[in-house]
Amino acid sequence: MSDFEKTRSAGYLANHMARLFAHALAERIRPLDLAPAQFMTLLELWREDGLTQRDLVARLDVEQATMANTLKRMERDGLITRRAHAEDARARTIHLTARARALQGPAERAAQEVNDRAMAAMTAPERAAFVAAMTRAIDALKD
Amino acid sequence: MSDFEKTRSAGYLANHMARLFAHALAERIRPLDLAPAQFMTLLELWREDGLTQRDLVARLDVEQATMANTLKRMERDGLITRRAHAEDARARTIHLTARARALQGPAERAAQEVNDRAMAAMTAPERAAFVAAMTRAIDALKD
DNA sequence: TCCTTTTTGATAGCAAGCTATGTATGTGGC
DNA sequence: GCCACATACATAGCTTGCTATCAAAAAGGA
Repeated sequence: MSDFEKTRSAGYLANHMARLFAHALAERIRPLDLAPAQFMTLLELWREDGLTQRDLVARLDVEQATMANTLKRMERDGLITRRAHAEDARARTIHLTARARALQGPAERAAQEVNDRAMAAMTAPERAAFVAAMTRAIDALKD
Repeated sequence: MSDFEKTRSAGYLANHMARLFAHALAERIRPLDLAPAQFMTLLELWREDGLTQRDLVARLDVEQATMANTLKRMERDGLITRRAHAEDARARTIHLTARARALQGPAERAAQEVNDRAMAAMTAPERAAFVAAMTRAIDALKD
């Protein structure tokens, strides 16, 4: 009938690839008692501590409700604490615990391993083109 | 500290891109009362009706439990019916309803639109390279 | 034949994404 | 100053992914 072929559909491949990336990362950071979305959030907080939920939503491009739930789990797991915001009573600033700070090295190494493995068969220019293409697709799909 | 930069991390970009693809597709197929994982499953059943859950798990590379839940929702939504397997009493064959068959055209067009939009700024060779790179990453990450 | 192992599927429980909605606080116009 | 609107966050409920575990049936070996 139709010639829609999933193995040639960018969207299908993106979904499959993302699941494999997430699985590979999850496997490697599980010993650190870390989950992928928590790692993604930590990436921002390692860069700058004391952000608000709103800041994280903007930087990671997830919905506010998604971030609220991720932060709740991170607080439960002793990765972050929250303090009243100095100027805005609605907001709370988010701060890393010592445990979360200690995870930066091992977690970033794990992520780098996964990236390297995924692109092991590519040359440096191919890797650059791959990353550039994903960035362009992201821009094109972002409303 | 570290120079791990999310906008240059293949894994981070893959996750972000897949979320945008899924969101764009979900938006377009929502009028059809279809969700992305259901569409993915229908792609296989449009190609060949009467598959078992096991077949779908192999072809779509998701966990058996994930497929079991997706099929349960599809049955609930009137997209599939299940019949006793002729030779294996453990298995059931999965069959499309008339409604599911009628959705093939519009759903595949919606997916094609999303793919085209994502790659609108790419030349044909760039698109081919992008798809090839994702395929290679998938192969490299698949155990 | 019988017993062990493999296979097929269901279910429980969790993470992480989403939409929709509610609550409380901040802000700006009048 | 007040009221309407905007903003920050929480919560409910859904889909889709996962692991772990269980039951039932099939397959195969002794």
